[in-house]
Amino acid sequence: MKRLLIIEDDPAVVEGLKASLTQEHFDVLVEITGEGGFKKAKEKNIDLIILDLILPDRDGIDICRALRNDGINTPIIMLTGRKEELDKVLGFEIGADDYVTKPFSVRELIARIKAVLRRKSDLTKDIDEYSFGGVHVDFKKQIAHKKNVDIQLSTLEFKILKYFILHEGEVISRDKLLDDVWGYEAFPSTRTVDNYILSLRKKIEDEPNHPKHILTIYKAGYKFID
Amino acid sequence: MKRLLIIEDDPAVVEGLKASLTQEHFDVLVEITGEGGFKKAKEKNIDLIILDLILPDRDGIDICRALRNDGINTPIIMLTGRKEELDKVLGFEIGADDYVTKPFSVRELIARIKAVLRRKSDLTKDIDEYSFGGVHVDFKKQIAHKKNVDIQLSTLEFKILKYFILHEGEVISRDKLLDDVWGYEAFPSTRTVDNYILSLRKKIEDEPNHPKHILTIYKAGYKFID
DNA sequence: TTATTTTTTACCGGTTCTTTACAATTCTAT
DNA sequence: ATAGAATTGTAAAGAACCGGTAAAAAATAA
Repeated sequence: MKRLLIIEDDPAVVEGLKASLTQEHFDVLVEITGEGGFKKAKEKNIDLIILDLILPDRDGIDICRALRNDGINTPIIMLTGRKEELDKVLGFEIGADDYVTKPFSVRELIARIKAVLRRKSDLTKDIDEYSFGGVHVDFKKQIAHKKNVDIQLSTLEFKILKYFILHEGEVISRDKLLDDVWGYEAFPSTRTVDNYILSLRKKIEDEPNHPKHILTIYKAGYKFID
Repeated sequence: MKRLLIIEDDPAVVEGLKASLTQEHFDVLVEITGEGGFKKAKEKNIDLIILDLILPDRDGIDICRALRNDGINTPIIMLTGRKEELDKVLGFEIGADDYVTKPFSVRELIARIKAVLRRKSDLTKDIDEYSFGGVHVDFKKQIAHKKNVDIQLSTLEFKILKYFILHEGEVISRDKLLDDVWGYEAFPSTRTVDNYILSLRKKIEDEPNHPKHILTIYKAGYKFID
């Protein structure tokens, strides 16, 4: 399910949008201030931002630029008032992915959200299969082999392994892993992570107590190496 | 080899594209007028059309609409000028599969061509009949047999079974199944899916409580195995 | 209406996940 | 180098959650 962040101060607009988008199977977060929205956009794992141009404390152009400056490439759809406003914005080239002029039909907005997500996701790297050190993993089928012998992984283990592979070479802290794999609604302790590492090592490493792929980085987290 | 049709009047763009796409093992046809392109698209066996929005005689929106009207579902990637032009096009909902804004990198265009072709082929591939483990299903006639004995499936059950067969081996989440089989307008609970699985298993499995074909993937969904 | 299909609901059983406690290791400060 | 503190490895037990299932309710078709 895709998670949307709406940054908009008009309660009427927010309520309508939230209802419709939730119905469309989106997970909807709302912020009514620019500053709050900016923070959420940076902290949380958001798939797309719907950003009002005019906000009481900090305007959309500024937020959009600031996010891009901070390396946040989350797709942004900008809500603008009249046509003139839109023109003004376009002149600046601020890095939004699409623009919708108020008043807009929800149907149109949904179509654009889907279009933008599709465009982005095509270009975002994802993997269906991966091989390393005698291990082959098919994430689409949730099947794994080690030296051509089946190995059993739970769904969560597949997710964790995929996360490590997608971030090969990077040090991943336990908290980061909890945020990105478990999600922000779940709060297991960091020790839960250790147990999954233990389990994964047993299944994919030749010598689980001398791991070659899932390394411990003391006081930091873990690192996956091909 | 996939055959592409480029409808574009700018010779510079055409030459660059043709060279690059030919290198990528595409069979490339070119038309420099809208009318000519429209005819070729209808006559010839084309796998994908790259269509410029602005053409001297007849614009891309019109051609795209006309093709869809005539029942031509060949994938179309639309080339547009600046963002404003793209906005205008997106507002219309004309039936193109993707949009690329000039100036574009050839690399990006190739990525999108491949993405669109892949997407289409997923949806296009279809089956009329299928057999597995003593079960024979005729989707066209909506008839099914198990060991030569009639079994009764509802229309929805046929659809679900077909979806599983078309995605053999893949893990299908309940939400994905709801989206793809039920569609985005209906929102039954995910437990509804379980009940259909229950019902299908009773009809097609030898031991419904030890299924060999429709497997449960805990915390993920279901998987069909022949 | 009646019959059929679809969806919801509720309870049970089982698997996975999470915690916990203790052992082993690594780091730091003497 | 060594002791102590902090961090990580590990296995086992309980908790939480998920899926199986049937029956009732709702929607739809005949």
